[in-house]
Amino acid sequence: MPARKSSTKTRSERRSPCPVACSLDLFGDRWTLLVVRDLLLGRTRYKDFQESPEGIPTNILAERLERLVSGGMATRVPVGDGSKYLGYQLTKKGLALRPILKAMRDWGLTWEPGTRVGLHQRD
Amino acid sequence: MPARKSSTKTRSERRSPCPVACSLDLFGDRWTLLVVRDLLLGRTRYKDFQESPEGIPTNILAERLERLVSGGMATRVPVGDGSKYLGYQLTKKGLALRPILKAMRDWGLTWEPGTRVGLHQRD
DNA sequence: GTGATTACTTGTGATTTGCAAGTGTTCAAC
DNA sequence: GTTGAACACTTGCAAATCACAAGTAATCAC
Repeated sequence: MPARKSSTKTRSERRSPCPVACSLDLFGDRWTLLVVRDLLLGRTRYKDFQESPEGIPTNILAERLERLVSGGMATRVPVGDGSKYLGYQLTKKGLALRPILKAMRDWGLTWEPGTRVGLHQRD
Repeated sequence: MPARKSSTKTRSERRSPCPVACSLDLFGDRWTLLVVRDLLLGRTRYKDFQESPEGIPTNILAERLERLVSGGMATRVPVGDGSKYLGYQLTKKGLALRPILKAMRDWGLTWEPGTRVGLHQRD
């Protein structure tokens, strides 16, 4: 067994300069890209994300939204209708995730039988 | 607090018919797509994956390879040079993940400063 | 045949997840 | 302007998963 270099990984340190590895450090889990999917569909509010069919746990949702914000992919914005509540919106960096989501959607539709796009989705 | 429908999710049940959610159920974690990246780069053997700069733990690697195989994205194949050892190779379904990896690479290169492609990668 | 390499498995503590429940603020109706 | 519902979270905890180290059996190079 080869000796491993004395583990000094201090959380949020990059695993490698690889752009794929770096991307996965930001959104490599089972939930983050589902929130991004909802954001791309124009959903903005906490309850909207909760209502998605996958049923994301509320603590996970709160943490993922915070990570999207601190990662520069989303921002908190007024919801528009005179409410005091805030919603979330993708930044340019977040909107640039669209090709990834698109590729995943296409792959799923092609290779995983039984998958289908939602009724109100066109692109 | 609204009552949740009596949780009967029996592991490996699909969260929703959404192709994105389904994809994330298969490879939504921090390691699986890095193994796919290596496979796309032509690496086939266990030790090759271990030697990648991210330093995947061996138990994780073994489990992810098994998941790729059981998910139909990879197969075990003879390594070619008269050895008895077996390696791994992407199937058509696995090769079809290339656009996802490409999109993630492009996104990382554009939005995460400091990322760069490996020396021997061209595409 | 002997020692190194390969491809794993096992054990363990730490971290993360999923679920339920609770909290404080905002809104809508009267 | 009070009251009850809705909203956006936070907290607590058990279970699952992860990271790391170490071990093992088969294979290979000499």
